[in-house]
Amino acid sequence: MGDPTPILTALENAGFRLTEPRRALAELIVEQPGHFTAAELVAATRARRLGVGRATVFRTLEALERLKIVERIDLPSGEHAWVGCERAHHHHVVCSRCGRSSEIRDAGLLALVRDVAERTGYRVDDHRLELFGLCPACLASESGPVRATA
Amino acid sequence: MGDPTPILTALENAGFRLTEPRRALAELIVEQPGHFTAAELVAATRARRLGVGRATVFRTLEALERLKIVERIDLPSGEHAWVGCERAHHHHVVCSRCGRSSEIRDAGLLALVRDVAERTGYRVDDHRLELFGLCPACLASESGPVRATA
DNA sequence: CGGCCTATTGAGACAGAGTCTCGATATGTG
DNA sequence: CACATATCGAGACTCTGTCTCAATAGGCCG
Repeated sequence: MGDPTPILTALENAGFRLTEPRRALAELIVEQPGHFTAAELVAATRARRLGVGRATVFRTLEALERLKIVERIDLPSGEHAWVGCERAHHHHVVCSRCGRSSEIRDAGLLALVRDVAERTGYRVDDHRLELFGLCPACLASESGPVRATA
Repeated sequence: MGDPTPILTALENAGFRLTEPRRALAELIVEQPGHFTAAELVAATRARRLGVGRATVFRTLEALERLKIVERIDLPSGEHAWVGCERAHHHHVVCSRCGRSSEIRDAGLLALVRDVAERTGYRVDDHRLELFGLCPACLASESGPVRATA
């Protein structure tokens, strides 16, 4: 489905060693269609009998987050999840049903941030924007039975 | 500093009983200058020797969230925190230093959401926006020693 | 005012996330 | 090939949040 090579290259360039557990995790991550939790990754390594410890999964995710290969998002449920992503600053729309996510560019958000800064007097250093809803596919398969989510 | 009465009234109107623990928590909450974590609330009840159990704190926060008296936000650190808020839909700018927060109205966010929906084909049902930075006060007290945060 | 029904409580067990330590091991370099 | 060390796995540990259950207190009704 995906190619783990870019992840491994990025790790190597950043001075990390290319170890067996990291290769395994890179492959699992590119296979994820949407967002995934740390627990899911751990379960995946167990299912394939790769001997990857829980701590290693967390450590690797942390490294990948620092390299901006993966981004942590907060689901409405309160869970923490991760999505693979490109290296630019951006945000995600996450499908509440299938978990798939799409990146979105800063469509006007920058202006909004500036506006808020002006009106409140805050110096805004960081922001977090996440959108939730239904992706086109899930939307289509739902066409008949309409169900309001928000 | 704040008046807990509106909270209590809202609880009562929603059919909740006005119990001693709830009164105590309402007071503590209106005293919070900015966001606060569940753990901090628990610590506060202990500090004042109010006999409020941990479970009760969580249960009360949950009830208040449903009544939109309080809103849960996700700090960049990954912690969950809460802020008291008015009843309209809105977002917050949170000061990374003192924790104070200001509400912001949906300045252009709605348009942004619509734009994203159009471009990605998603039906966007829910969103979450949080801004982090320094409030005017902390900004002023920092004027000398400049420190980049992001 | 007193009693009753039941929502609510506190204590503590429990489940899960994430961190940390430590001795063992694998990696890339020289 | 050998070495210095980054990384590993196991498991202890901490912290958050949930749940159960017997005890209690709130508020309504007579």
